Amino acid sequence: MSIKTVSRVMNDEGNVSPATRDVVLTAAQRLNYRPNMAARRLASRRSFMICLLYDKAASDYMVEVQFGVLERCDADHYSLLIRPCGEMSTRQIKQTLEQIIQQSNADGFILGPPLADNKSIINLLQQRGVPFVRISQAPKKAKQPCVGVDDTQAAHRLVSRLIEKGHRRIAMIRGNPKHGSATDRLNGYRRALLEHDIPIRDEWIVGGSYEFEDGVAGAEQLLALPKRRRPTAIFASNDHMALGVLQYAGASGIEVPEELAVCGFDDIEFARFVWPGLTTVNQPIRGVARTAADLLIRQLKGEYLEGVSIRLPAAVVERESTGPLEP
Amino acid sequence: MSIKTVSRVMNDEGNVSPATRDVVLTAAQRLNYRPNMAARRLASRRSFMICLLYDKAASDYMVEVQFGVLERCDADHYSLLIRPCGEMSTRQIKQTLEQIIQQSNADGFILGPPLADNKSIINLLQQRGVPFVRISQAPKKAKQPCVGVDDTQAAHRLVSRLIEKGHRRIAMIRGNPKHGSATDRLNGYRRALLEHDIPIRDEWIVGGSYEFEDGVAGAEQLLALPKRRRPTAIFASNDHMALGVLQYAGASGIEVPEELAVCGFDDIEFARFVWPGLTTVNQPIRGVARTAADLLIRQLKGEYLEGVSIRLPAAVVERESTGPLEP
DNA sequence: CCTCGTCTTGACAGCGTTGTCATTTTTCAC
DNA sequence: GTGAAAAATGACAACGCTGTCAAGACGAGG
Repeated sequence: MSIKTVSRVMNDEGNVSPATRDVVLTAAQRLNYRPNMAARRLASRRSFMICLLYDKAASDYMVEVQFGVLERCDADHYSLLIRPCGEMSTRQIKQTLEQIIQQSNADGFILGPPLADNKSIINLLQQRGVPFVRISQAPKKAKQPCVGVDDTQAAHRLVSRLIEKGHRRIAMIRGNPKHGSATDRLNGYRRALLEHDIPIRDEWIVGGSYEFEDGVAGAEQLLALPKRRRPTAIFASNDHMALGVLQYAGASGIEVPEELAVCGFDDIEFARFVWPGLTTVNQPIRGVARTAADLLIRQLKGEYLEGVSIRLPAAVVERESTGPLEP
Repeated sequence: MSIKTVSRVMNDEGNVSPATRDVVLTAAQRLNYRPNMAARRLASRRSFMICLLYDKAASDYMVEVQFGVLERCDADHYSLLIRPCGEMSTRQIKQTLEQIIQQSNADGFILGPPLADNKSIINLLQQRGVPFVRISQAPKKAKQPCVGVDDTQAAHRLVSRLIEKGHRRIAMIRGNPKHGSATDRLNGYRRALLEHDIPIRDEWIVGGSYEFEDGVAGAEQLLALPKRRRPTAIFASNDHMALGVLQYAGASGIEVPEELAVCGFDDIEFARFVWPGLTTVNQPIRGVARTAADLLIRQLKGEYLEGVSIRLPAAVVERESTGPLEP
């Protein structure tokens, strides 16, 4: 029994007779043998490591992404390297990337939002010939595989729901323009209003960057409008901002949902922990992440996936912040 | 210039003349040379990887831990492997551990709560001779290095503060008994009451396991007490449960803080996002994690750290849920 | 029974470092 | 200067696997 034959069995390489295969497998079992990763990496010039690169994005979100990616990695015995780049400039990130490619020798990358839309980083990886998959709402920004959620559709549904409930003065707090999702959600809002012949008013669209404080500020600005132009519903581009709106409302004695309906996006854990519970959009984050990992691993196995773009549907979750649950 | 000399320079091994060192360093710079990790791992029989093992603990908490550990890892070019064990039995965890030790060959482990208090896991690592550091409030459970926060002291301060504000009927919702922290926080509560000669009443101590829903249930139970025995303040063992209390209060029209003061523990992100803002205890999680990584890396470098136990202080953060901020 | 093609197995040379130990160079006291 | 100790450098064999290519086994067809 040569070493090479064992190697073939361990790697499912084929061209091994079933009998030999069995012998090797049982022997491996008995001896509790596990191939040494370091040697394997050195010899095969692959690292069996995937690097998850992300910003300082909301922690709940990233934990879910980590879970999803890990699930898929485990199935193929890949290890996961995490690399948050919260406080780095694009320049620094590129440097870090170079290091990871050369040193740790990651076989592939998964880019979380908003890095997934960063041209400069995409180019670097492309030049180096390292496979990667993007988690983003903006598949068009590059021809590499991309996985995301259909934010536009989800926002459209959410706002339509508000309209169904009788709201006509619906305001929106926009997300961080660096994230593709911010634009998508705005588009969904616009489309819903257009479809129902409700004019889109600039004063009902305020800026924000996905932070809690933006929600507070946005609510303050919107609710300061003269009574007849004051919105009866606010759609915040994410839950953090929606919670900001709720806090402002609570602090200024505005009743939610009686005087003001509020909804967010993301369905973070705390959306159901506040009172009133926050109506929002639940994204299948773990599924997105698992899919991203799947695409990457398939690429690493040689599949050709250029231009592949998968979008998973998101679901509106209605809670108390938009009124009684049975309309 | 022999390969070995370069190796010595790259590893700061000493016994290299400053001149040679400079030559090597500049050449490395010019050629953009980076040592190949796989080869290094194979030859040195070390992996330069640290594995962070944790439960499904609150995501904010773990993200902070990850950040802290990574900060320290980066400084010494260690890679971080993450391994959430949320849905695994102890048996499965042990199996996974074996695999990580043998296969990925992690040099050391950091155990997050509550795994850090799991005798069975500790024993396994000890037997295998793998260095590890525990992040836990219960240093006594093993002689391996341990880093944590002084929960008892923090809870004591928090409850004392309630007493100073005039509360006498202070209830507590306990945490998950699997976590050492639950006991510590209870002890802090007890001590504070004892010191102020306030009797400890069993009906004011209700069970819980750190979940939001436990807070809701606990509040319901406590607030159902006859008026004269009903608590005027509730100390929930963590913020999730405290938010549950807030929700129950909100839903049943009980004014916080006027009728009921509420406080939690952990200072999660949303503690300041709810209205009224939640009074709680801020733990230096990132610092704890950094320290844990530091102890581990020092151990890997050969330092002897048996029995070392470090506890960082936590700070009470007062917000609106316990009354006006200026007493 | 031989030949050819296919399937299976094995020999051997890397992969790019580190550890060990031998060798060379430098330092310093006398 | 000289000799001995200390410091600096280098040669070479691992480390445990994979890739390549050659050799052996086996079947089918003539």
